[in-house]
Amino acid sequence: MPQNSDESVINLFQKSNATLEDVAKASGVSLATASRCLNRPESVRADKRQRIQDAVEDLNYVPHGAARALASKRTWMIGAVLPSLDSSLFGGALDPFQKELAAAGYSVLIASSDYDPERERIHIRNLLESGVEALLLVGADRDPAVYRLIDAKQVPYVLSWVYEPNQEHAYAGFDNAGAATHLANYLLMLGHRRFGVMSGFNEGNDRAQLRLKGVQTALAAKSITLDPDSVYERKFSVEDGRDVFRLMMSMPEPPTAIICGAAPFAYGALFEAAEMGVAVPDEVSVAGFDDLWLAPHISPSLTAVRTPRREMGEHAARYLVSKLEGQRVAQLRAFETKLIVRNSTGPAPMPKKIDRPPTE
Amino acid sequence: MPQNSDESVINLFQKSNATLEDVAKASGVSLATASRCLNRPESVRADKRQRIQDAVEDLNYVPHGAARALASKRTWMIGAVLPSLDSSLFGGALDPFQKELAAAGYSVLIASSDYDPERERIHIRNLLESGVEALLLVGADRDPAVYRLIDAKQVPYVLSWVYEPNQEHAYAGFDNAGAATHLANYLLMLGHRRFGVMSGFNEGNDRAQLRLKGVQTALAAKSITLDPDSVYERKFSVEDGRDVFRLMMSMPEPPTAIICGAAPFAYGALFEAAEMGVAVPDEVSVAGFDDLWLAPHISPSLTAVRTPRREMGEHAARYLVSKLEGQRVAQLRAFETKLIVRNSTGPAPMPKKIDRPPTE
DNA sequence: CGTTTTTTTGAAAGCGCTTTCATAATATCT
DNA sequence: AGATATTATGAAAGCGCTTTCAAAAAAACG
Repeated sequence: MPQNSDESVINLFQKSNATLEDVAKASGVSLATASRCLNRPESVRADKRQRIQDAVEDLNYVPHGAARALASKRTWMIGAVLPSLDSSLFGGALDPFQKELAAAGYSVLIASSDYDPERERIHIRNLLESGVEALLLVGADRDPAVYRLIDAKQVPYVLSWVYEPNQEHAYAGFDNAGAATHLANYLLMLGHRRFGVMSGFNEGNDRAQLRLKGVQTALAAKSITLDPDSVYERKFSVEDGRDVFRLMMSMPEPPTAIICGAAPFAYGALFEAAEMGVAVPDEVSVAGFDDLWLAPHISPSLTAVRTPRREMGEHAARYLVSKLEGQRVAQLRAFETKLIVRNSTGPAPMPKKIDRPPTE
Repeated sequence: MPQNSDESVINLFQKSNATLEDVAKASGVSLATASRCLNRPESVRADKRQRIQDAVEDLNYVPHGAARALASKRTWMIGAVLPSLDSSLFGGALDPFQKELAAAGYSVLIASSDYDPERERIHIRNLLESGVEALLLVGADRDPAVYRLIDAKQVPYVLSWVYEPNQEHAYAGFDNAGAATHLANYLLMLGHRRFGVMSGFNEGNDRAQLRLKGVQTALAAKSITLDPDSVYERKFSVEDGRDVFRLMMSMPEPPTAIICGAAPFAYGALFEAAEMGVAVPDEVSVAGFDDLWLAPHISPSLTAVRTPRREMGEHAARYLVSKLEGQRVAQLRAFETKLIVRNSTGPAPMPKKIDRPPTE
């Protein structure tokens, strides 16, 4: 390895491999004092402080994170593993999460699990090895061994996107089932009795499970059972939303209301309806989850449950920070969802008597 | 700190503060051998390897990243600072970037700059302190001091979203100006002569600058100058797209074609057009950048330049990995953009003779 | 079998920083 | 001014790992 030891080389282009020891030497203090100067400047006398800071500048010194972490037992890193990075769905929580943490001096290590529990496990493990001091996860449903691993490392974590009133975990989420029930009740109130549900794949996705369950709860209260044939599990995509909408509408007795467990389904349904010439909401109502930016602009505008992405990200960050700083942490509550009623939902259509014998 | 030193405690709930030395002791080998066993298992004899691996399991051993990094001079971390994490725009590149890197054993530290150069600088510096081995950035236009800092640390980096044929930086991007020129030429070919442009804020955003320049180039070739009044700089949002569309259409001589420097503008324009009853493309054509998922579904479907987000993310990752592994790295080329023509653009409308004296 | 070559191993020296603990310097008080 | 209380400093001991280097063990050889 070629080593340029020409002392007169101009600073600007100097490799900055200076260590704190170099800084100490250059400013004529001990290593300990130099270290102190970086961490608690007020604890070192003004004249030396100046000399040290000058040396830092001169030598282009950049602290060595790993060394610092090893000695201080603080990495100032927090991990987040999300199902996907690609949509604005989780990004909407990640962005404030990161900002809040950055403000407190933490960096965030991310990974996307692609909705795959095994991949998530591996990422969590890697993050733990990297020394993250805390974790943000999505959902609660995972192999107990994963929680054991995290607990063994004594790493605080918060589960987003879900909420359960038990104290086993820290949640920064919302009540998926409740929100779904609320949405279904709204549709029931409009007179709907035949429902279709588009759900995400349930495996390893408790949010999807809970939403489905929430719908069933509401319907059960009216003694309506949800025919398994009218529940479709698909991966989240607009195309799947379109396909399923078409399938549903070609059933002998199509639903009068379609509940979409995620935004892409709802948009897909709306696009397909437009293309098929199905009137929304006159012939069929469509409602969804995740009130993304498009919802108010699309035509008809989409009735949807607003999920508190920003709140989850922010509060998760604050919770973890105060936990790490050893402050008393407020127990996290469920964040509120809100049903935003727009134009894609309306009263159930009158049964078409024309198609069938009037007596029946 | 209460310390449970009961040796008979069940493993499952044991804190895993075991160090490699503990593992070594438990399996009756030296620290060195234990270390080797983790890093190059084949270099240690099978029987000992088994004993060591068992001890790792038993003790719930998790390597200490910082210590490893300090000793080996490898952090296996790569940093990315993006203008925003919240949209699927940068997420669309980040996701494949992260996946590609994870496959090669790297973790990614992210930060969002919020389009603020100063904040970006700070994040870059923090990432460098954290010991990232490489960096992904967006755009090329930044204070030379930032590049000096990165170079001083000898950290390879790649600039995404832009491309310049010079060799000063590594690019994983595309030709913004060229794509804009292409788009403008297409509209010129359709007979358009009066243009409106919606641009992102140019400050610190070379992508926006280049796109604007690209449009101007195309128009200049036809001796059309772009009236400064018909260029609007806004932050990226659907609402701004709506506002600007309204402004443009209320000009005495509204443009017949509107070029949107980013997706939200175009959608905003389309929504507003629908609301105002302005026919697209009959009265005005609208074309945009960033062919996001919505483009084909919206009505009218959006003519847009597809930006190679996935390619950028993937190739940036591959480039950095091979650079770090010391392999010969292929010089990155510009990735292709593609103009996807849909229904939001059409021939320039005939001048309305009715409104004005026919002689003029 | 004794030798030479090859493969495995362990002792020990760091990696670059923080932090304790004792000492030196300075400030505060009779 | 001398005694005492504060504050600023430096020496040195790690933090948990990797990696060299030399020695030990095993394999291959004549």
